[in-house]
Amino acid sequence: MINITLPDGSKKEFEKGITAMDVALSISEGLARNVLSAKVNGEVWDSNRPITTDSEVQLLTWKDTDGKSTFWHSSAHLMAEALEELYPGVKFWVGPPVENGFYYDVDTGEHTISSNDFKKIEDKMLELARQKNEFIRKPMAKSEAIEYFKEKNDEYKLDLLEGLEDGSITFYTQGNFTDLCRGPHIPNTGFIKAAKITNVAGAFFKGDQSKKQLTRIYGITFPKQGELKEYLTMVEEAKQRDHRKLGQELDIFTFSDKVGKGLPLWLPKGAMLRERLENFLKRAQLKAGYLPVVTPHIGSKKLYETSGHWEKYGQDSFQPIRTPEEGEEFMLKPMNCPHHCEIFKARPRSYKELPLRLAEFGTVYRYEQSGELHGLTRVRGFTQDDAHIFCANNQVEEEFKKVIDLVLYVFKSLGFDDFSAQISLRSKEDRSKYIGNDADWDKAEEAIQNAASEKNLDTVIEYGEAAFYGPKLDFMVKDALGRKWQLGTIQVDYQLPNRFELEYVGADNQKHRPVMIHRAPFGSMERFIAILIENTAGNFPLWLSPDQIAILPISEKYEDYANEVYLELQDQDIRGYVDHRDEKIGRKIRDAEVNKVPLMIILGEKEQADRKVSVRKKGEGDIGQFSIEEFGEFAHKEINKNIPKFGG
RNA sequence: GGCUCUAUAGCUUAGUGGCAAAGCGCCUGCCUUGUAAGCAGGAGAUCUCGGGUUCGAUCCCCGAUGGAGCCUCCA
Repeated sequence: MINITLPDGSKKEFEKGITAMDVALSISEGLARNVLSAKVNGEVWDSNRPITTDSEVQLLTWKDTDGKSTFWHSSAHLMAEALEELYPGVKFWVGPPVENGFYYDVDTGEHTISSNDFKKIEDKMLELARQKNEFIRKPMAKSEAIEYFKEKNDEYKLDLLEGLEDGSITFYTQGNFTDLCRGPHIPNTGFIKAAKITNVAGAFFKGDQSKKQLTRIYGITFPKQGELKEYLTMVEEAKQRDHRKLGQELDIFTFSDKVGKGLPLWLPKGAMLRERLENFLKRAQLKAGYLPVVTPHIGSKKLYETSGHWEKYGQDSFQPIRTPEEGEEFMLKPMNCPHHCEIFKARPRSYKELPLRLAEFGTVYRYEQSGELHGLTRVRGFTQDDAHIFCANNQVEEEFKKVIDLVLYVFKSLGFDDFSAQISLRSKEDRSKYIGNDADWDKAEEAIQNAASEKNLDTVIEYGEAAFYGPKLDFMVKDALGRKWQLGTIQVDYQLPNRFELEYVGADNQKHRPVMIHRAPFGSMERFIAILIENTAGNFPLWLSPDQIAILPISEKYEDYANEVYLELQDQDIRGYVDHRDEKIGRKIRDAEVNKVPLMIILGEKEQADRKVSVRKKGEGDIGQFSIEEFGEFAHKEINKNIPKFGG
């Protein structure tokens, strides 16, 4: 007999060799019907795998992330089976579960899979699912496994086998499909009741651009039909928040083929929104001791040879601009830091000036690959809310923490509660893409981790994500479709001070080298505003809203009064417009609602007579009559509601 | 940059191997208005561009360009 401990702490005795499914059955049949897999001593297992020792067992269902993963991984196998039946000869690489569903990388040979094939694949999957084929696990000797795939002429699985140890290899079979797989899987294909192929994409074998491109087929499946419908509705709603759609509808930005791809044009409403955000940050930065600087959009190629940018990125960036004189070359600036280094160098610096914090909303240009451009989140010309802090070695951590405070202040003010902090370090394997010596890197990586932990940030560490000159602390936020984007970033840098030979005179009258901290709380205005649009679905907080009020006269008889109210409120720095159109009030309200104007003022006979305004809140409706003064106070209270003060 | 998909009026979309449609928006007129769409009329498109097939191409084929998704990349 063995002891099984359940998550609630209860213990039960079972016969040796029982399965998680048996455990489930001992609790209730209903539960057993929903068990997808089980966590046995921390490892996810098939629910029908025999348990032979005392174990902790957690039954996993659709509600558990690991249960979902099992479900989707099995669905990938089901899709593979369908593909093999429909397109004999296809070869498979890997088919993991992902956040929303699963994919399988396949080599389809001559046949190309397109969206026209989706229906066929889905139908075949469901047909196979209805057969309720069990997933059968079979341990396999490596030599045997190699033999099997040699026979199938499957170079991908053979490649995969190379990295696996003999003794740890298992095969899974369901119906007529057998795959090399470590599992686990759901009991049988019958659990899968709804299937949707979502898209196809090219994916390089092993992510290597020089290798063959496979077809990555994405899909999602559910244990109930209804859940698929719900999921599709959710995706549709997310699309409504897409900043590319809302940006156009709300007149925030546009693109033009003639101007060039990845080069956004900011429309008046968007430009004013940007300005407000800039002013908001400028105010906080002034308090935090930043000094503004301004530098040009281009810089001599020599500047970037010194900084290392030319060597690292020159080939892939916008090519140098040539002057009429021979031999003069300038680059569109890809970063502001080299310019700021030269400002530091403009005269001898004393330790008394440190930390020197130079800030600039600097527009930079980077030649991003065309396939990578995406609305405002990935563009070729963008403005960073950049600053560089030049400080002494012993000031790094303190300064770093102050920057974390500033970033958190910005995020909080704008309602970005759902972010993750990512520490980006060097790749462990490939160090060729970084400049500088190991000792400095270690120091910088340590400083970041210390600062982050002291600020109690919940961080994840990503190797290989560092900038070429130093490690970073990135603040990541998801867009409407669940994609992660880096917004705020803080980077410690020992390299550029070396390259630019930056120096300051210390208290000891000796020369010392400063350390640089690069930082941008927004990241870039473009990306930040894109995410802001998606987070708020275009319903900006009142202080940012392009139009705060819409003044809607009932008829043209009240035009004069409307204009009077408008001017009065404009005097009080409340922005908006009067809807002068010859339309019914219902229409004017509807248009203001659609344009997401937060406050509406309705003026007619009664209001004019009493010198009052009727106020309506977007999405809420009529909130009553105010005098003009009362409304001004009310509006200002609403405006200031969401902006906390920085630094107390 | 690669793979797959895609391109019709300012916007959203319909459509056909033989005069190109609708809704919204815009303009004009009528109506004179009370908390989410008043009525009528009108202007607006070499159907993204360049080739090819065809008697004839917006439609079929090839290429370019823009857009979408993903992969790679990302200072």
